Amino acid sequence: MACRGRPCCTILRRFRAVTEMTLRRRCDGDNVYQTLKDRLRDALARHIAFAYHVDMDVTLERPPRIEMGEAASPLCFELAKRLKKAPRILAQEIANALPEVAGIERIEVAGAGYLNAYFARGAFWADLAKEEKSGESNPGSGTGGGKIIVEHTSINPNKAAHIGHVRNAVLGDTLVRILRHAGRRVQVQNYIDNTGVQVADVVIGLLWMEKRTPVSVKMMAMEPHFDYDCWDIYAKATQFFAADQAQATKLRGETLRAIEEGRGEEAEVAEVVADAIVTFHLRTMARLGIHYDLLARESEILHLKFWDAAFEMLKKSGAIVLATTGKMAGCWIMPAEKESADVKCGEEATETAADDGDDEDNMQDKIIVRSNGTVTYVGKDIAYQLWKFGLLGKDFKYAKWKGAPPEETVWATTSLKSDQQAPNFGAPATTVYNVIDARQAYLQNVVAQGLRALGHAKEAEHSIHFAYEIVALTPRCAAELGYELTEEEAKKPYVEVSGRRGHGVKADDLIDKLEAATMQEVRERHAEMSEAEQVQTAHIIAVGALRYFLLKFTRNSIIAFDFADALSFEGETGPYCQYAVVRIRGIRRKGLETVGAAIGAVSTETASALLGGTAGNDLWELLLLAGSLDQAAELAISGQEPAFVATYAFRLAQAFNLFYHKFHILSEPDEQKRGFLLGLTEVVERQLLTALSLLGIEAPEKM
RNA sequence: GCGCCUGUAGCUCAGCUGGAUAGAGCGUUAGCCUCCGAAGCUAAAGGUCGUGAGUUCGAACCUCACCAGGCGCACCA
Repeated sequence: MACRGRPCCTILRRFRAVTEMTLRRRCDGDNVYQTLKDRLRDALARHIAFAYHVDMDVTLERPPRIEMGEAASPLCFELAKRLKKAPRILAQEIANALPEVAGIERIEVAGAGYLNAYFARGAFWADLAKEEKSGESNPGSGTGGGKIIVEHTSINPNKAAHIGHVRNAVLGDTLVRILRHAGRRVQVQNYIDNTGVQVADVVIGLLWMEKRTPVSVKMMAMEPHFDYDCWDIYAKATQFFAADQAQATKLRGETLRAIEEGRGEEAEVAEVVADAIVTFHLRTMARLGIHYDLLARESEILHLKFWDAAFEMLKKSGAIVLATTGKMAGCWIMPAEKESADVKCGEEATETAADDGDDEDNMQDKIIVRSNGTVTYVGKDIAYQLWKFGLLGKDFKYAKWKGAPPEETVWATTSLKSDQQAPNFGAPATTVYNVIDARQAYLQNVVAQGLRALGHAKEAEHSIHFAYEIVALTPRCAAELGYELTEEEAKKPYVEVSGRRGHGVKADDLIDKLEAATMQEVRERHAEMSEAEQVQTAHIIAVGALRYFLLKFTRNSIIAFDFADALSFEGETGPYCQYAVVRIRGIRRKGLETVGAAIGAVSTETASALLGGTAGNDLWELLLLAGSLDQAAELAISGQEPAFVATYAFRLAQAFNLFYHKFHILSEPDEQKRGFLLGLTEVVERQLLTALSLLGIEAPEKM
């Protein structure tokens, strides 16, 4: 009896975990494909442990062609190595001896030893169609697992949002939608750096360069293009500073300090600017269907002594030290993490050697508190991260944000008195996603290092830098916008936007342009629509085009933005996916008129017959894909890649279009078959709409 | 100098964490609207997966070296 020792216990424990996971998944939605895969994996693992006493991770994949089944495992190759038997023989043994798995029709051996599983197509149909009738969908506010915080957008409140900010917000918002779909409890936060250098620069631009009074700034802030005005002022201010660095340092220092301490005209103007710009940002993002639960403001981190608390913790633990010599003298710094820290054993051997020669200028150390006593962004972010995980022992006060978009409640932190109705934002999170661009990886590491130094290694691990690459411009696009490029820049595949030079595509300009382009198309195609309908339709298509465009790239791909691409509505685009839905709706409208289109109940037998064999492959592939939505969503979460859902939506739309051209649904003479085709169309519509909703994209009735 | 990322079709990108014949969109070429909407569909052409070694039953994917590009290493964020 080999099955007695410790390994076996491990195996059993693992099964229990796997089974529980499978059960949990089974309850939470329309994941037919996922469920079958889990069952198969479970059955194979059990069988192998039982028959061969081997504990193995069972990998499952999609075979290259549908004739080879719906799920396949190459596990026999691995098993063959361990048992020193031929893989094909093992595969045959397993295929013969594996107990029946619900929903799986048969298992065959293929190639050099693959195990190919064939799903019971009729049953798959019945499962998917049944869910449709019950109308059960995933609850938006799941209870599964602990609280998750997604922080995204977090734009400096000193100028209008640009295309790069939109990528951040769209990625974050999509992540939130996918997590919620999967039943996770998610809170959305938008960090407002209202006491930072960028706001200070605009304040200096207004007060010092333009000689404005606080009253005139207040008037200005009420103008509809204040965010655009600030865009220009910021560009001018940075140019001015570049010309006179000494003055810049002095002015910035003074202004920053005044803002932090909340005194004088500087603080007054900073508040006016930041509050107004945040409201502009909220409005811009609302156009794209992006909303927030909480605006976490940096001013409160200071005023409510969050930083002071964190500062004490950091000092006490020795995570930060006061530099007394070198050019960082007078600063509190976090020393660079020693690489050898993760070498667990035998470290003493290396310890004796003198580190290096140039330790006097502590290059790798990160300044947390400047010599003038002000705190850097990293310091404030450490305090903020500690609060997110409930480790600070303090909480914000909360009030409704006055500048929230219409019919929307947005909460914000405040130093004044707290609104009793405010949700419990201070409840500790178990996982935090910080959607921040890839260039800030170093700073995010320093923040994580701070958490670890305070003994919160687990939280540091669950604080995920959801990094993404920048949105740049193609040289052609930059030229179109009238930017002067150096010869070197013109040769590159893309040109980075620059707030300093005032270069960039403003979010609202882009949305306006997209809406104008879609409006023109809608007018041409649908003269019968009312103006309001046309506007609404154009808006939905424009948002679909933009969000899809930003989501189809994986996170670490640099997007070289070009109006030609973003304004394209053909091929792999949002409108393509929306068009598939519109076609389905067209069929339904027409069907109601002509056939009476009673979808009625399609028996499993009928479905099975239509889906079976080579003749049914086309229909089956569409159905299978429609049933794989949650598989795509789970993959997007585990792989931290919202693009997977975008790809899924496109592939489903594509598969539907193929089906649409092959089968004439309404003119199908066989009533049973017509009912089935209509039913299949309904399933596809539901799944496609859900997939698009995860991307924050709606589908219009007509387009 | 140190650290991170990237190199796949003419262009822009996928490639399910090591599996079966490497995919899509755009562009090009040739077709499809008396037929549920052509923002659509069909077909063709297009690849030494940066280079070289290694790991193994099996590599675009893992390891190492090199080549090319990008980003980061501020008392900015």
